[in-house]
Amino acid sequence: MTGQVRTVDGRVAGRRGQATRQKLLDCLSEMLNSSPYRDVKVIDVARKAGTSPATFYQYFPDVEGAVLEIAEQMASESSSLSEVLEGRSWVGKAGWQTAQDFVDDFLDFWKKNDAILRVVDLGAAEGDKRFAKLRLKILNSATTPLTGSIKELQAKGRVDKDINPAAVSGALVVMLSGVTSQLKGFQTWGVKQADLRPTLAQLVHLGVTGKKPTK
Amino acid sequence: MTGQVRTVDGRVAGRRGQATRQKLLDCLSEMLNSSPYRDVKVIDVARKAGTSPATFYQYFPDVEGAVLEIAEQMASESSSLSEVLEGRSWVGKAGWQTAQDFVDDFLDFWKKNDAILRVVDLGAAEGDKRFAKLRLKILNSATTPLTGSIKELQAKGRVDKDINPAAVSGALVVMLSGVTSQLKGFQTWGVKQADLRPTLAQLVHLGVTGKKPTK
DNA sequence: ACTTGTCCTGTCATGCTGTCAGCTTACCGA
DNA sequence: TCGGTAAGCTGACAGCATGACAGGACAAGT
Repeated sequence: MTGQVRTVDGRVAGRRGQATRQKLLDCLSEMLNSSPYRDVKVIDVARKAGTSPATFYQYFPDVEGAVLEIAEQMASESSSLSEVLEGRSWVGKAGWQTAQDFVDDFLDFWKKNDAILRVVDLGAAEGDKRFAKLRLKILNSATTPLTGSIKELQAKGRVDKDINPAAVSGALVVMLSGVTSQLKGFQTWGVKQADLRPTLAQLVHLGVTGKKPTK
Repeated sequence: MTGQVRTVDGRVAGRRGQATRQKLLDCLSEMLNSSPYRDVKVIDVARKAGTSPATFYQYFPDVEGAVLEIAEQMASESSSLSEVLEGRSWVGKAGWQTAQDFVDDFLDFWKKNDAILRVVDLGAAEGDKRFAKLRLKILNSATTPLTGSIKELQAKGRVDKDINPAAVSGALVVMLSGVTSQLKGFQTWGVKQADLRPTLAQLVHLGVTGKKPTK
């Protein structure tokens, strides 16, 4: 299904080839964690992987191409985000717990993949469709079930009909992702980590149900 | 106060020098709007400004340094954001209007300075303190008065004591900025621009007051 | 015209990019 | 066991960006 892994010049990658390819991706991943995206050079990645730039170009067209690859691997892991909300209630104390769990899962995922997501965000914001698509895929794992929850509540008459479920859940998810990538900023505002999660859960609950949670 | 504008090698820039310096900044600004940050090269900026790379390096240490300069100019314009909330009410219909105006102003500002803010965000997220400080300065124009509003409401007993005003306003502002830089994503979710603003205003109102607005 | 200090650019050493030809290595069938 | 074939890697190279410097052009005052 996945099609065979191929080199830039069309060869089929074997076991050894896939290993070096993966090593390059891992090294790139590390570099993104430690240095600014703008300063990540092919030659550094290659050196770190104990190989030569020419080898890098055998597997990827450029740095961007390799980043896309990493991001794709990550995107397939993001589906776990959608499971948290399955069959969960948004009413009463259970609702408050749902909001908290959702926020926790999302924040953990985002923090873990911090560096790549930063680059994906940038690419998407700059109008690159491949990055935008990928970003969407990731965010969808969160927004789709959220939107579903809101629609359900609307159907039961618990939420006003005039609100747009997709817009609300999109905004909430963007909020969570934004907060994660700028955690340090919040520290400067004197906001402690411990205060942040409940605050976000509160906002999510408010956004979804339109009501303050019962704690 | 601002100190004289100086070249990298310490000379004082005269009238002509400041003009070319500004021209370089303008051209860089344009380039950021049209091409990915990673691909912006000194040589292109210089060419576009009708000068040579050497001239660029006379005024700025590197591309990043020049971006910081642009961002600083923008940051001083951001103070206008704090004026919208002065003396505004968060109660009843007036409150709904306040939320809408706030969202409108913020979105307009963010959209206007889209490209630079993207880079500032990236720099801050990557841990560069200069960018983080700048970003804070800009966001503070929005969060400070928002936080103030929430504190006032708390003092009047209209908002629960156990919420953290700084955390809430920070999260809301991050939400607004995130939504703006990813507008295209929302279109893909089938959310129209016209739906987005009221949705965001609603969320801001909910976050600040804990109650649904009376429209 | 001369001096002074600002302003700009030609030039150069250095380093990264991206491509190619060609060498080495692993696998497989006879 | 022995080629044959395709995968895998790299040295070499041309092209371009970087960043530093020295020196020439220019404007303004004397």
